[in-house]
Amino acid sequence: MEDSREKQPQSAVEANVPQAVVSRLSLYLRELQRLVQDCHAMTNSTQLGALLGFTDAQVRKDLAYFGQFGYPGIGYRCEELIAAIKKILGTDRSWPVAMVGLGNLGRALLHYRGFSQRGFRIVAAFDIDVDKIGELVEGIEVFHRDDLAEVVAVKGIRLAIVAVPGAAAQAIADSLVAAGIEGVLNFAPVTLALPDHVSRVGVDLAIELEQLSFAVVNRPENP
Amino acid sequence: MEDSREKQPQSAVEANVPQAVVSRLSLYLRELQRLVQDCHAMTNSTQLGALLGFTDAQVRKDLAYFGQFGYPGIGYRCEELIAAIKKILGTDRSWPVAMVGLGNLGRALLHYRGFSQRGFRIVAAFDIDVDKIGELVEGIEVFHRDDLAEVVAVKGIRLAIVAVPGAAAQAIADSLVAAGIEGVLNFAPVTLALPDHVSRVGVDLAIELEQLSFAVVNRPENP
DNA sequence: TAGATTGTTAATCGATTAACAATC
DNA sequence: TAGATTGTTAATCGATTAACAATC
Repeated sequence: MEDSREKQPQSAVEANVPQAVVSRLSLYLRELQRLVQDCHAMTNSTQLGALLGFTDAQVRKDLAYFGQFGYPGIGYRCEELIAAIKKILGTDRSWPVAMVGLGNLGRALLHYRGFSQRGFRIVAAFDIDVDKIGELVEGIEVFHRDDLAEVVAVKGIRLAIVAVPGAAAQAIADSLVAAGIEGVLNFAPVTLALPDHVSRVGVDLAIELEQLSFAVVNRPENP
Repeated sequence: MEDSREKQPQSAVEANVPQAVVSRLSLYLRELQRLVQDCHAMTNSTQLGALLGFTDAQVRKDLAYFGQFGYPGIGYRCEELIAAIKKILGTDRSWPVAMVGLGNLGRALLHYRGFSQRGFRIVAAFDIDVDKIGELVEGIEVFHRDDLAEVVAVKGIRLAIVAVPGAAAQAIADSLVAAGIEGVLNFAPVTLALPDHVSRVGVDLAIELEQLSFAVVNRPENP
């Protein structure tokens, strides 16, 4: 499609896009990549929705926030839609990412293959344990937290993952903001205060389990 | 409060509670525990909301799904509200949990202190690597995946964490369902097909970073 | 052409916010 | 009592679904 109509300056968002739409976009991308792996060249809103438990209308409406990507009567070319969604999400490039905190979780995430496969590469790790400084983990150099601003600047890092204990998280976040970081993925079980110009995503692993126990305890017909 | 009116059979949910409400409940709980740590005995909907960026009305409405927990003119007793929310979420008890997959992520989660602090203890780990079987990690015994059903039954496990590669996840999920598991927290980057009577929560770490890159790329006044 | 599926508008549904009587 | 804050209803807002003309 890639129409050249008066719509909007590509990849800037015209209206305010609901957060839920962006989450689903990531899910569409994941399923599309799966479809391609399974040698599907085409798909359509009904199929894509069914894979994720959404209606066809929802799929089309979500995509309509960003432009026209399909072919009436035909559906969507998987590769084309993948490219379009990657562009929307900003993962048509590779993002250098900082990892802060090298406890169990931080180290595990450093090894996580799923990041590089989807456009993120961790290019520097930070800790306060002097024993770890200078070390190479998975080929990634470990710096002292005091060198955060410098390394962030030199390596052009814009996103950071926070995997430090809750008590240390806000102080780290402040340092990251001071270093010019633009987005923080926070695994510490606290609500980080960040200025408006810094984006924030929080993942609290215990909360995810709580959602599960709630669902199990309060399952319909299961008091 | 603990009123004894005709409302509902405690801890079963009267109406359908939106998923978003349950997520916020977990956030309220986290902030309340923080408040108690900071020696606050009381709070109110305005304060609790402000800590998380919600309106006071939202806090009160969310709680109203489950009963009456506050004191008009006064606010909420932190400890009392904590107990009430724990009961709603089902974390007023301790849940034995199974960990499936002992790659980097699985091992890291095994060590994660945040789980036990919030009512979940991992009591068994499963892998297919025979080298790991019988091993004790953090005092947790490692079993072969073939023994899943038996161990789940013996230990009364109802929740499982899936931390295996995407390609193996659905097969594991099927085994878990067959073993009688009631809820699955899935870290594999795939959409698991589960029967309706099994609850599912998915965390895709790469997707969380995608949400962040979207926010950074499409930030208002930042094309 | 007939059949299929998109993009989009209108209708529906659900969730958030505002307002306020009841309560302490 | 006056002031504060709840629980709850009504009003608003936003998101999802249905429907259909346009398109291939």
